[in-house]
Formats: sequence, structure tokens, C-alpha cells
Amino acid sequence: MRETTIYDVAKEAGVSIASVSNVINGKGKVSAKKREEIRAVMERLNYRPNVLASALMGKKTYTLGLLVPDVANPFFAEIARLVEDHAHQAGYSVIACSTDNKDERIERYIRLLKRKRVDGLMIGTGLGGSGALSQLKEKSVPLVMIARGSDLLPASSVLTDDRSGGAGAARHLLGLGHRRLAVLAENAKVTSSKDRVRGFREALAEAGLKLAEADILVCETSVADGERAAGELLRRPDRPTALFCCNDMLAAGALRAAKRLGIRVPGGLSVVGFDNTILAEVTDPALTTIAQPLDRIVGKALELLIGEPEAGGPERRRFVMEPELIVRESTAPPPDAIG
Amino acid sequence: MRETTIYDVAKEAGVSIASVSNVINGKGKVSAKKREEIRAVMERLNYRPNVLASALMGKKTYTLGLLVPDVANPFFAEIARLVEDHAHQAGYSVIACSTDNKDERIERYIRLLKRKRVDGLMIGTGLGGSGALSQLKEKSVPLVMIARGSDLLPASSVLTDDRSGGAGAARHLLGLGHRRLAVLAENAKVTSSKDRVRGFREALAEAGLKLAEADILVCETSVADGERAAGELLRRPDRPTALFCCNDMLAAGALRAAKRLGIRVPGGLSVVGFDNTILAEVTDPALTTIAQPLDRIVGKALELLIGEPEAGGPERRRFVMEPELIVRESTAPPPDAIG
DNA sequence: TTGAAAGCGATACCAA
DNA sequence: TTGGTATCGCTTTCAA
Repeated sequence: MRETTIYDVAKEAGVSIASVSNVINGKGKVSAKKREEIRAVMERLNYRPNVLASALMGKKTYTLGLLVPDVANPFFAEIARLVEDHAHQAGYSVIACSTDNKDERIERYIRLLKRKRVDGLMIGTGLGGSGALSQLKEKSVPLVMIARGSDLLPASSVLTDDRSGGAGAARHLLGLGHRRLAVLAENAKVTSSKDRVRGFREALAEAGLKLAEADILVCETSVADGERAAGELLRRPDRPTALFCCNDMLAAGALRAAKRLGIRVPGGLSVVGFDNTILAEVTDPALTTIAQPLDRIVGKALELLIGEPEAGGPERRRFVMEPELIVRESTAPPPDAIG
Repeated sequence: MRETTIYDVAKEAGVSIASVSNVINGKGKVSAKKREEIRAVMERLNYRPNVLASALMGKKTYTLGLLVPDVANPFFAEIARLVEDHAHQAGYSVIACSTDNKDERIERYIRLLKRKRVDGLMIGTGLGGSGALSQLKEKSVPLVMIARGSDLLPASSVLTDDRSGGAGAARHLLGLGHRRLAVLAENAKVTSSKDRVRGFREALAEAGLKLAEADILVCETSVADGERAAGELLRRPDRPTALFCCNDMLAAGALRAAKRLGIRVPGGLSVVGFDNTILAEVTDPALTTIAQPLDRIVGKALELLIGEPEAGGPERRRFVMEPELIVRESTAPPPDAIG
């Protein structure tokens, strides 16, 4: 049984396909009477316009691309879900792509998504080498950066105030009385991580403390590597009493390291994570962490991506949202604190 | 700058579009010489066939649909990632859809995916009421069930031997000396959960133990509800010494409940999870759990979905893969064990 | 072998 | 208002 097409509807309603098309798109002039008739026929025949055909004519595909490092990572999985929901609500579906931060994958995916004529790209991953960048700069597809910024791209971005988040973590720890602090950072190419560290460091500076380079360890994004790095820090003679980790995975790793070394958290060590993923509620102790307002971020990003392309030229804008400190069980005053 | 089309190539190569089309698809007869020339031109013009146009002619869209309850759930996030990878490798992209197990969402998504003319649907979610079922039975799109079976659908399925997984959990616990066991199950509509419980119960029976209905608590899929249910079990006077949880989230909840009640794991209580998600490595103690061979499952499912549609009729087949017990830190002999 | 031409299912322009 | 028709980019007969 063939799908019913616009021709079937036209024939059944005794009109031309042009008229049917017009009522579908609410364009052109169609008399109220005809319009209702056509509507009725469409209903009766359970007619659904073929997206492919109209896309071929240069209309929307109602498909969006989402680029993230890894949808299996709880943080990005959460994002993927939110994007899906917001997009779906607006009539779009989304193709999620995990880049693994590999240039080759990034470029392949961008090429693929362009060929599929997606109506927009939501980018939540680093872009690696210049290959992807130049593919994107051609402006052949609307772009928006999410939970990340980039000056190299002609795209608006909506993200968390990472610096403020880092500062919040620092103040929380400082307020508890910590003076020897260290951080587990992500790769230097991850700007959000850099900003978090910067905010953290600035807040320390305000309190008259200096964060030495040696107290910032760069990690791969994995629990295991967080454990490794934290282990390294915790074995130092003047080991820190508090750790700020640029994401919850690293924080979870830090927790494991502490446990292995027999250091109690938060008794002997405080740990702050970032992102407030599900991991934070599952570790023991549960993680104090910085929550990003993901729902709002995604909502705004989608609005920018599929909303009216701004009559006054597509200005590149940055929307920055405030993160929130979620205090759970992994932070407390330092062991040497005087009651 | 317009995309180069088949016409551009044809003109440039001084042939007809039909010949170009033929070399693209490796069909029809084209002289070796012309073929090479056309190839060269395509290369030089960096020509990429428009998927939409060829899809309109009834060819593949190279897009697959994936239906799962929630891509933000670590287990399904993992699946989504694997599906993405396997699909991508085969030249397909995938639209992931979170159903929340809600009939309305399920039906909407199926309709949407059909309209987008996806080449296949990978189903890893319950199908709810009959609405979705009848939409799917029309056989308008290839189907495969993943990590789940269904007799109601004309689709092959590839899944874990859940019964065996449940039995494995039971034997592990039995072997440690546990005699008072209970389980945290998922909703009765989730067949995989039912099978896990069945396997668990059968293994107990083999050992001469009976699992009472009262010792099986049905939970929502969330850490919080696992905590709630486990709390209920653990407050009983004859509380169990071991808990089998039908997924890692519930197990994580059980760990929290135990902690809140001052029961040590594994000293005072053993907990076994299911799925071997990232949660299992992050809890403290790390979870002993049953791992599903997801990579193989997804690989096989994809093969069924996009492979040759089997000349001998599309027989419904079931592929069952063996799960594996991963022993971590959450299981030990019961507290009253002798020696 | 090759290519002209008829679709595929919409949109859009332009006469009527 | 209507409807005829070209068009989008590709596949597929079917003559030549």
C-alpha cells in the first residue's frame, strides 16, 4: 500500500496539487471553502507530506545534528536527552554524533550532517584542527555552540559561567577553611575547563592564596585517570586537603584514590566535582559539585538555532548562565581545622 | 556556491547523467574508459550525491531510528554510543529517541521515524499499548529488538540471556554462603527484568531455597527508588543478607539505603547489580554486577537490520548472548557465615 | 554502451 | 483564487 501523496489528496478533493500545497503551508490564496475540503480529505486519507520531497526543494529537513565528545559520558548523555526533548517539541529530530575529540571523526561527521542537509548543528565538542573549522565557516549550515565557546567560529554560544563555577567551588572550600588546594583539570584544549580553573585560581588569589602550576594536574576524561592523578597529588608530602575536579568523573576517580590511600572523604580530604551528573549522587560520599543549568542552556541554544535567523544580521552572541553549587557529602572542613 | 550535482559532473565529463548515475551505483553498462573519466571528474569536483534525492526515488536514507527508554540513563547511553559507532561504520546515522516508556511518545516517535523514511528501527524499549505495535506490524520498516524480546512483533531480537544472568548472580551469592536473599526488580512489563528474576529464583530453587513474592520488590528505574525499596527490605526483622538488583541504578540505591541504615557492604550486606554501567565502578564499594555483551549485541542487531534481508523470507530469530559476572567489591560472605 | 525522458513528491512561479 | 508546469537531484526504463 503506497503512502498517500499530495496527488492523491488533490485528486480526491478535485483540486490541483498547488492548492493542496498551499493549504499545507498556509501560503497563497485558497478560499475558505476549498481549504476546509482539502483539510478534510487530508485528514480522511491520513495524509502526511513527505519530508524528503520538500527538503529536496530546499525546505527544512527538520533534523538537527548534535556534536559531543561522547554520548555515553553521563554529562553528554544528559545533554543529548535534553536536546532531543527540546528539539522534538519543536518538531525536529536529532542525530547525535560522538566525536571522541578526534579530528577525523569530527570532520567526517560534519560532512555527513551537511550532506543530510540538517537544519542546524549544535556543537558541544572541541573542533580540533582547522579542518572542521573551515568546513563550518562556510556558513552553509546554522551553528550554535553549547556548553562551550569558540572565538574561531561564526556562531553564537550558550554556556555556563565556568569561571564563576570555579570561583564558587573555591569559595566553598575556602569557607570551610581549606588552604592547601589542588585541581584536576581537563585537557588544555577544553576551554570550559580552563575557565573553571581560572575562576578557581582567581578566587584563591582574592583570598591571598596562590595556586601553583604543579597543583594543577591535567587528566583524560575518565574515572581511571582521575584516580591516577589524584593518587599522585595525594601521595605528596604536603598533600592538599581539598581537590577541585573539572568534572564529576574525575571527582569520582579522586574519591577512589583517596579510598585506596586510606584517606577519608570528607574527613581527610574534600572533593568538589563539576556538572552534577548522576555520578554525583551515586558515589560515597555523594559529591559536592557545580551544577550547570543544562535545561536552560539547551533551550536557549535551540531557540537560537532554529528560531528566526534574526533580521538584523546573524550577530554572534554569547549567553552565559550561572551555575549552582550543590553541596552534598564530599566536602567538610580540613582535618587540621581548629574547631 | 551551489553544491555540485550529478548534472555538473555529467556536463563536465561530457556524458549523460544516466552514465554518471550508473558509475555511482556500479550498475548498468559503462565502458571502463568512461567510468574512469567520470570517476576523475567526480573526484575533482568533489561531488557527493544528494541523499535526499536518491531517497526520494525509494533508495535508502542511510538513517536508522533507535528507540530506548532514556538516553540519559547510563545503560542506554552506552547502547546509543555503540549503535552510533556500528551504524556510522556502515555509513548510517542514527536518530535516538527516548520514549520514557510512554505510549504517546512511543507512537509519536515511530510515526516520525517512518515519515523520515528511516531504513530501520532498533527497538530497545517496551512498546506499551497496542498503538505502537500495530504501527510496527505494518512491516513498512525493518525492525530489530535489542536487549529485549517480544513475541508480539514480527522482528528478530538479539539480547542477553537474562535468565542465565539472574542465575549467575544467584549462584555467586549462594556460593558465598547467603541464604536470605531478596531482589529489586523493575516493572513487570520489562521482560528482561522478569527473566532475570526468574533465573535468579530458579537457581535458588536448585539450591533448595525459595524466593517469596514478598522478597521481590518492584521499583521505578531510579537510584532514589532503589534506595526506597532497599530501605524497606533492610528494615525488616529478618532482613536479607544479599540483594540482587535488576540494574545498577537500583543497586546504587541499595548501597545508599544500606549506608543510611548503618549496614556495611559487603560486610553486612551483599549487593549485585546488572548491566555493568559506569555507575558500577563509581559506587563505594564498587558493584559486583552482571555485564551484558553490548558490543556484540549491537553489532549483531545492526547486521540483522541492515544486512541482506535474508533471501529465504524474513524469519524471526532470537540471538541470545551470554552475560558475564563481574565481581567487584559489593559482595562477600554473609555476616553470620561460619569460617 | 549511451542518453533522452519519465518519474519520485513536494514547492513556487506565473498565467488564466 | 486557481491550476499548469518547471524545478529540486537522482534513479530507472527504454530507444537508439
